[in-house]
Amino acid sequence: MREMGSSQPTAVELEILRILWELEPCPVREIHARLNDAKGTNYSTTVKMLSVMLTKGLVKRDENATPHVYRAAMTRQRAAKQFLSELIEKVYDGSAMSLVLQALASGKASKPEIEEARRLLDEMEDKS
Amino acid sequence: MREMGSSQPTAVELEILRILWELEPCPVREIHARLNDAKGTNYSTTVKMLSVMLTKGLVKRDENATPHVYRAAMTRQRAAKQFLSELIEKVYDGSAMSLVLQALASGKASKPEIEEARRLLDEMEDKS
DNA sequence: TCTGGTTAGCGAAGATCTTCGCTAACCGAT
DNA sequence: ATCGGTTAGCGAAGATCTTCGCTAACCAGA
Repeated sequence: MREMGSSQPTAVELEILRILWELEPCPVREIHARLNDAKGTNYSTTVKMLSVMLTKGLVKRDENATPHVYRAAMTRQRAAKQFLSELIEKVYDGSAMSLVLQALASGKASKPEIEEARRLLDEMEDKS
Repeated sequence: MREMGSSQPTAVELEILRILWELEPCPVREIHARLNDAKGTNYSTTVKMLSVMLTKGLVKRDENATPHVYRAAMTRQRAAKQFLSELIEKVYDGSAMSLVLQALASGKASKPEIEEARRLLDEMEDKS
């Protein structure tokens, strides 16, 4: 059994969400074009996945438009936050910072991004 | 079909890995005690999961010891890095820094951790 | 109106993940 | 040696996820 209203997107679902974050609002045809390019998905499969995701509340659709257009039900930021929380909880036992350190240590970040991070660190230090 | 040697741990598998990261080397009995506390898992299930994970290469075991003892095949850091890479790739389209910023913005980090992060930022800036 | 292409949906099959019943091997104590 | 508890493993059932065949509704152009 599955709890209501809190399902994490599965692999394919996430793939579709990514497409939506880029293209929404977006008809099935375009979503399918992408999926098909990526891995030869049948059109029926795309439609089905969207219907499943609609049931789960992962996407919304406007049925007034023809053809129907879909949108992600949550923003990329929100989804990322959920993933991150899960990652922190599940792997780092709740220590957000050890994750950050690892990400920083992984080494790819541009100068302006580093500046931005530094500014954030300052803010955090003030608050604590 | 599934590729060899690159399988991400599933939910239960991750739960077991976490136990191992804390307790390894560790016999089934202890792993099971934890799982059972957490969600009433049958002993057979624990054994089976370990055997599956052994097949997948997610854990190693020492059969000389009696009872056999298990270890995680990868460190917590390594696993975290994989998850992180996947997260960055799948949700942030490859921008590591936007994830870092979000983690920082989430707000919980101790003073020494912040110092550590600042030092890392300095290093990165030197390199780039 | 008929026809062909597009759009939408159902239900079932195929994968993968998770659980456990049942059996067997093992080992220390009687 | 035998018994009873612990340890190990197989195979199949139950969940969930993913795919697609088939059918129907819709709509624009002949």
